[in-house]
Amino acid sequence: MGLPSSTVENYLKAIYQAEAAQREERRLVPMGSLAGALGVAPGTATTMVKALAESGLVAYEPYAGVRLTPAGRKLAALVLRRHRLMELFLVKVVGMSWAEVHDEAERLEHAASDRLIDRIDAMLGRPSTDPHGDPIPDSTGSMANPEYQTLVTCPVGAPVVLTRVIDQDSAFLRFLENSGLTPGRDLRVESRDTAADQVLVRDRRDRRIRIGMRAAAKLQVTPAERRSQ
Amino acid sequence: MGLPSSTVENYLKAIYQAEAAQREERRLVPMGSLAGALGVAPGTATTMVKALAESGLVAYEPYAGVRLTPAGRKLAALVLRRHRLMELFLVKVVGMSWAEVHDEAERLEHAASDRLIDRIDAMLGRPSTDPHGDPIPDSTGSMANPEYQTLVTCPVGAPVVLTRVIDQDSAFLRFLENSGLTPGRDLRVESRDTAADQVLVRDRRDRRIRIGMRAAAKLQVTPAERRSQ
DNA sequence: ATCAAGGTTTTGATAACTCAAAATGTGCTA
DNA sequence: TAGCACATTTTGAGTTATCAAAACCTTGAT
Repeated sequence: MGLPSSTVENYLKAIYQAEAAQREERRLVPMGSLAGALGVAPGTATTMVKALAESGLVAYEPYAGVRLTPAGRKLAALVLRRHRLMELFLVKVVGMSWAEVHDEAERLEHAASDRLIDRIDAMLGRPSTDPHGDPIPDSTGSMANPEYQTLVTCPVGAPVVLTRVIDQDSAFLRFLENSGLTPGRDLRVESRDTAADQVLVRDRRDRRIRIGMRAAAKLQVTPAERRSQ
Repeated sequence: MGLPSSTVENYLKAIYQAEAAQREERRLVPMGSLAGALGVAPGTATTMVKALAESGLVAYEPYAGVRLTPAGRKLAALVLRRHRLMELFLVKVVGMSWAEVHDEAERLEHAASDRLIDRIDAMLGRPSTDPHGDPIPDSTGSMANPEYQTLVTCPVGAPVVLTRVIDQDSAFLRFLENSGLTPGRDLRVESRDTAADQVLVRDRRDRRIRIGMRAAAKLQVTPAERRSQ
């Protein structure tokens, strides 16, 4: 078995991210959601996953779903590493905007050599997170996965730092940028109203920012005193 | 017909370069040399070229060879543009060496968006040549193709500037780098000896550099007084 | 003009990836 | 526990790109 094709890399990455998304450990990723994430027909995902299982990259249980093996998880983490370093590079060095780098990195991650990626890593000072606050795995494929809170779960009134944005949709990212909700910002939740589906946030200069619960849940924060990283 | 696949891009690029290599105009590129350049079996090239002809990108004459149409030539030039800008970017911005960027660019050229390429172009100040001195086509696909001389054809004794290196082999490039034969250098041919297959070159500090005719023919120069660019 | 030696094209297969739609399994509901 | 709704798998087929080897042109030399 030679290098994994970019299709294989994409399947592994999607499974990795689906596993991470469903917070409950040791649950399998159903074929339907995998197919949905990759934009392929369900039968296609089944076929492909059976092939991945042959190569020992995933464990497949018919009618139940799929899970990464350690080998698959490592490969997936290295794809994520390439993706995230590339995104950060495009923002920091090339000057592209936060909102437009995702698709670009999506293609470049399969073409960049380890050598290039390592140089980029060095240029950026071996960063630990990408522009969205997503952690960057190291070159062995291991990644710090910090426990977190979101604008929905953090204590009302407590000063927090926005550390991570869990959504790559570029319209959403543009909205965040315009509202000043980018990683690194100091914030404070003033109030939450479940009925109205509203979270009222104040920024450093006490400006009001209102967002819905759905959006607020995508914004991870850490307490402001001991800032991580 | 959607976007050209990277296979199609590679065929067009190879045909373009084969046409450029055989200095005689209006001659067809034979299938054998195309297949050789691409590292595929002859039959594969035939099949693929027939498909390209269907799409109007090349003119194919059975048993004679293939030639780019204007549409194919434009596409090929845009691939070359992506390749050359990417190489220059990797050298100038990422700090990779002259000798190692070719393969990297070979893969990245198919993954980079027009948007990224244009940003790189702007960052680099809309350069006219890449690190090897190869001219960079503009975004419409047109390229200045200056007449040239080489270390084999230029007048003996006349001061010249090395402007272009017609070979991407990384061992050769490393040799040139070690000998100080990189684009931009001021040189002078002291003597040529066809029998001995030797060209004796002096650099600015009058150091002797000896190379074979074959290698000398790959080094293009312009007269030193009115330096192009 | 003929033939041999080339290169070129055809043929038949294969691999990777995909889809639509039919067949099948699973689990919830009544 | 029977059956239905839904997800999953299977089937049959298509696309793109490739190879090895057989069949085929073209051409230059006799």
